[in-house]
Amino acid sequence: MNEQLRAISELDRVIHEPGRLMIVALLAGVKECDFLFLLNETRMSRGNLSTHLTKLETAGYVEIEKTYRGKVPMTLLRLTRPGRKALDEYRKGLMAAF
Amino acid sequence: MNEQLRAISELDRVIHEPGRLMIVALLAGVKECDFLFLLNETRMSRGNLSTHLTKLETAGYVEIEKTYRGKVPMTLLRLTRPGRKALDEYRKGLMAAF
DNA sequence: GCAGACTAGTTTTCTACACAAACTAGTTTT
DNA sequence: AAAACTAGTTTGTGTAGAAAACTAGTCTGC
Repeated sequence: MNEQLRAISELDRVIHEPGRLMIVALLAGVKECDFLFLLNETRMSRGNLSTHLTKLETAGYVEIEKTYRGKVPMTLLRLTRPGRKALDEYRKGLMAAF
Repeated sequence: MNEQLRAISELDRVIHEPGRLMIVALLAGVKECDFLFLLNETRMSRGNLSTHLTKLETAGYVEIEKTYRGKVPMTLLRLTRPGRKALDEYRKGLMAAF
């Protein structure tokens, strides 16, 4: 079996999902942002964004900090070091495949 | 919203699934092959390979020809022109994103 | 000062799909 | 002629993604 193909079948599914790939790619560029920023950039529904973020958190790829902007709740997101690494690996896998 | 991200959310899900991406990438390189060749190259289960192929056929991306090698059934697979195009578009979308 | 609208998300529900196990139709072997 | 093998397909099931419904709290108009 061909090496390029093996790379495809070994892609990280957590990152591979387009919704989450968008999130992770965005976070990789900004080092921190809030929920509403992601909501606006990705055009996902709130529920969707929330569950994808929870999944990324569970995977250890994203840190979720709940805080306030004045009296209004605000959720801050950051890519963790493992998250960064997972994205890099994913990129490498893709590039190897194509 | 950022253009690169839009490209990610618009990736063709039929192609995006790793199992099918492997199949399509392989078919793009050989122009015709049989079921067993794909089975061997991808290391998928037979059932899995079969359903992915049916899905690709339904999408119009792959042609399935059922024939015989002597008395033994043989299934030939080919990427269709739309299939080729879909793969190219998919590649473009990915490259735009990274 | 409280009723209703709004904000910022979370939880629940529903649908679809990937995967594997079981099955089928026919062939070869012993 | 039974058993084992080939080349797949169909069926069943658990998981996951998307949408809808819900929650907790804040702001605004009357």
